[in-house]
Amino acid sequence: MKTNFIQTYLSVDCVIFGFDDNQLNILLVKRDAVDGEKKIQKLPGSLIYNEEDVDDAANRVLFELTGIKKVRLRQFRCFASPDRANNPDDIKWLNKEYEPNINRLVTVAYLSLCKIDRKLNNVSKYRSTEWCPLNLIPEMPFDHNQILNESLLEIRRWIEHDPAIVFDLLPNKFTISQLHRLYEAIYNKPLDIRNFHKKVATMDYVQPLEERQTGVSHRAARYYKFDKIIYNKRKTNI
Amino acid sequence: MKTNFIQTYLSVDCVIFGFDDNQLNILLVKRDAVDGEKKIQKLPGSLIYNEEDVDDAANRVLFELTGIKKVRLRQFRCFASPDRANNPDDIKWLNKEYEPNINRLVTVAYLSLCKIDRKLNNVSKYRSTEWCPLNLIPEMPFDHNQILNESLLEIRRWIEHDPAIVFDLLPNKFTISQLHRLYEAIYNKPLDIRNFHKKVATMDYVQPLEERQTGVSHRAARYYKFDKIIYNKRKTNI
DNA sequence: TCAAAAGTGTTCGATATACACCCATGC
DNA sequence: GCATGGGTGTATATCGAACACTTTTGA
Repeated sequence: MKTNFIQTYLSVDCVIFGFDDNQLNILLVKRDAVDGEKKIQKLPGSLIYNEEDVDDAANRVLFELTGIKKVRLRQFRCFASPDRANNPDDIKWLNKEYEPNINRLVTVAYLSLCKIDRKLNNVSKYRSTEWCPLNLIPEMPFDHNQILNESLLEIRRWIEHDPAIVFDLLPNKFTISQLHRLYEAIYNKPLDIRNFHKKVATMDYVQPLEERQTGVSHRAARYYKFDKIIYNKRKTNI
Repeated sequence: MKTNFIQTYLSVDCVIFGFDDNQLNILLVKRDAVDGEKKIQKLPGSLIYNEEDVDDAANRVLFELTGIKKVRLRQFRCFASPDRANNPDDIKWLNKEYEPNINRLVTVAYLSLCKIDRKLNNVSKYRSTEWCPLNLIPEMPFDHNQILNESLLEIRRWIEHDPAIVFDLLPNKFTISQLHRLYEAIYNKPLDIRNFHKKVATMDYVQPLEERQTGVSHRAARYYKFDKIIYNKRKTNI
């Protein structure tokens, strides 16, 4: 039964969200130029190693970029179209970056969240890593634009199952207003601020602090923090 | 940058649900015995071909089993642990069924639904295909038991996004009672029958027929049908 | 007439939505 | 004192949960 079953290279690609107090951003890397090709931004990712699970590979990519060992991430889809790596520029880049004659490349897409003010590692293999606002996402190689679009749907599903993840996008101390803008950005629609306050009040794991904003030219907002312990107690009760 | 990136074989494995009016069943196939090994049941699946997307491979497996060309299916996770195919029996089987020296096998798991009274194709490569009730699932090779467990969580998520899928598990004409038992099986808990009638009444795409059961030794139940057109109109309104 | 399943309404609590004004602060 | 964003309450509609009896049919 020798048939044309195929061995493929397998990669992970990570859609890493950040929030800059106004909008969602995605962490993009520049891939090296090949020949006359322009440098181009793409999702960070990597081929998987010999003895590596895909989850581990995604963690490795995240660690290289952020220095965080145990980051929250979520696999959301495998992209395996035979012609997803058919663009000549993409083939050239694959040959240079990895090995020649990669005939096929299947990728497993991951979603992750990161505080945007976190200092990023400068990973030598990339020319630059930078946050790109969602509305300014460029054309990207392979099917990275499609991967990104699917990740936007996935992040909402993820929140429903684990509301705590949004706090990965905020500083440790945050105002209700920041949380409000974050929800509006994720759901891409305005949310009534009074109802939002009520909603937060029902989240006993969002705890008010005594501390308030300083130096703002308006009434100072109270800071809140996410209380992991209370949250985990709740979760086991569900 | 020649490193130990790996080429792997890639397979799809399908968790196909059926409903026998009392409980959920899974379609399992027997894989051929190798040497002294006993015949063993597993999820149907296949390696992917050279120019084949994973979705197409899953569709192919489904088509081979059921003869249905366009079946509803949902990718739900990629399983890629380096030691998922480390069991000696599994290695022997892989060598015989496919090619020798498959060093690594990554699988993409799919969920699908099928009317249980559908006549199944007898696919030559399997000794038998049969429905197995959920509570009688045997030990399966690879990580198929884990894949099955995750599919049970996934089917509920799927329903929330697309309530129509449950009708793939029922005959074209069905009673509220059948639908009720199906929901109870999927959520694995009793659902109040009066509330359930109300719930169904709000689904305008579940249409009552004039026809009723015959030959039953109790009050005959009305038949209902799923109206795809009405359902699709609703969906675009969301 | 009995057994077995079909079918039917009301109440209550929780949750989501809509909506407008005063407060604190820096300039 | 004014511009800016922070913070608050009420009324209504909707949804889910609890709960028991009558109807129809074949045996």
